[in-house]
Amino acid sequence: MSTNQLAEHTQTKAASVSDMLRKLAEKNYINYRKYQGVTLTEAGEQIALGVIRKHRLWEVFLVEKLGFGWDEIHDIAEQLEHIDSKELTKRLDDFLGKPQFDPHGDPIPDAKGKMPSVSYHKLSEIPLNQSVVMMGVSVHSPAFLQHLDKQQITLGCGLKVLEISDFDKSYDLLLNDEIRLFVSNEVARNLLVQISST
Amino acid sequence: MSTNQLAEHTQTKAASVSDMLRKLAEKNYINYRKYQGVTLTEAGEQIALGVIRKHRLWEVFLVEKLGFGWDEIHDIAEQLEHIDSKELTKRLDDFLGKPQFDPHGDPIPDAKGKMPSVSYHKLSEIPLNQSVVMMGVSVHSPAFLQHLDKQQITLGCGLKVLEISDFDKSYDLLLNDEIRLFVSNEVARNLLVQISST
DNA sequence: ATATATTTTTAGATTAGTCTAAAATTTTGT
DNA sequence: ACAAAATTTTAGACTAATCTAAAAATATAT
Repeated sequence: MSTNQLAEHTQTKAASVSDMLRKLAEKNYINYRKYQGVTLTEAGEQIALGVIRKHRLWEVFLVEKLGFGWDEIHDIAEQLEHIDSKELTKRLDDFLGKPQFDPHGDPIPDAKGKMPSVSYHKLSEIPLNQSVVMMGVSVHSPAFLQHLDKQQITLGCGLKVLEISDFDKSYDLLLNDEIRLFVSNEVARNLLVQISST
Repeated sequence: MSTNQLAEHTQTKAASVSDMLRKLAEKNYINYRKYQGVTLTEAGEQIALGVIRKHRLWEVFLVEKLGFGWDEIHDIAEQLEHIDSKELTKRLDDFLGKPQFDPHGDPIPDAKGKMPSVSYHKLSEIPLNQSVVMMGVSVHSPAFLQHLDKQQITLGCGLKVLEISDFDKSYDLLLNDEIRLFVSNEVARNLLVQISST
């Protein structure tokens, strides 16, 4: 990820990002050579995975226990992910039944930072008439998630691509073996699915 | 509360507190006249009650849902109280069954900032042989709370003062109408109780 | 291949929160 | 009532995170 992209994501300016990268490199959280980009060190990656773990566990809590929609939880989880207590994270994990995936289908790293392995494919890369199960999304914007809600596309639903329009590359789908559904190419590219046996 | 006391509580120096008081007064959260002490304005009080509400709701969550002991929750709740989401607070309150009191017996303000009314007395001010119910504590240190755990003194238990020692003003108590218990004067002064009908 | 455009970094300024030391004010004790 | 002690505030310095503008480095296009 480039300095400018980092600035965009963190809502700051590139100058601030450069400065922070220098400080993070001093603390050995990143490998950084000026103008040459940046990667996490092992130490930095473990810290990042810890924060991701907390973020995703809290997302599960917000949806499963408090009844939030999957489109409402990101900003709240972004605050909760910074609560600092090993014991809290451990007990929250137990309370939620040690979930492996968050409400968007993203894998939750375990306490050691190990991710459950996943093999997701974009719906747009699945052959016609192949039955698949909806497993996740590659875009998390509320607008996209609400759009899926309206079409009744939820985690775990069954999907099959019946046809791709020559005109606009939109998708003609069969949902749960019953309902015909039309979605844009944009939607199909951001749905993550797994081949199902049936 | 004095400037020095505030400095002690916030782990800063008196100079920093003075400076911050000036800024808070500018924002109309406190009434402040130099050297003359400080009170909350109506606006400041509502903000404070909102934070207290969140702190105490999270304490209920930590004890009732995650199984923490009442001696372990303060520092974690002190972080959670700053999560900023009206909707989260509302849903957490519902999830917990709209509790009126936290695990230490402290009243939880409602969404409008109104406290449930309480009429607690120190155990040290209760006449001999008066049956009372343990309703709260006026000290929240882990050491005190763990001390109560060891003596099996918990919120809601029945207590009766049988005798106060002439020697050291320590208390001879009857717990739940069955168990004889001796506690120091210090403990008796920090136990909050309510007169019970029985 | 080199000039131009883009990206990234550096330099220097700004703000917010903190500190120490000194000054101002209030409280205490005789 | 006044001197001494304690508390509180102010002044000035420091740090960390940010910004804008300029400089340096890299990428792009003819």
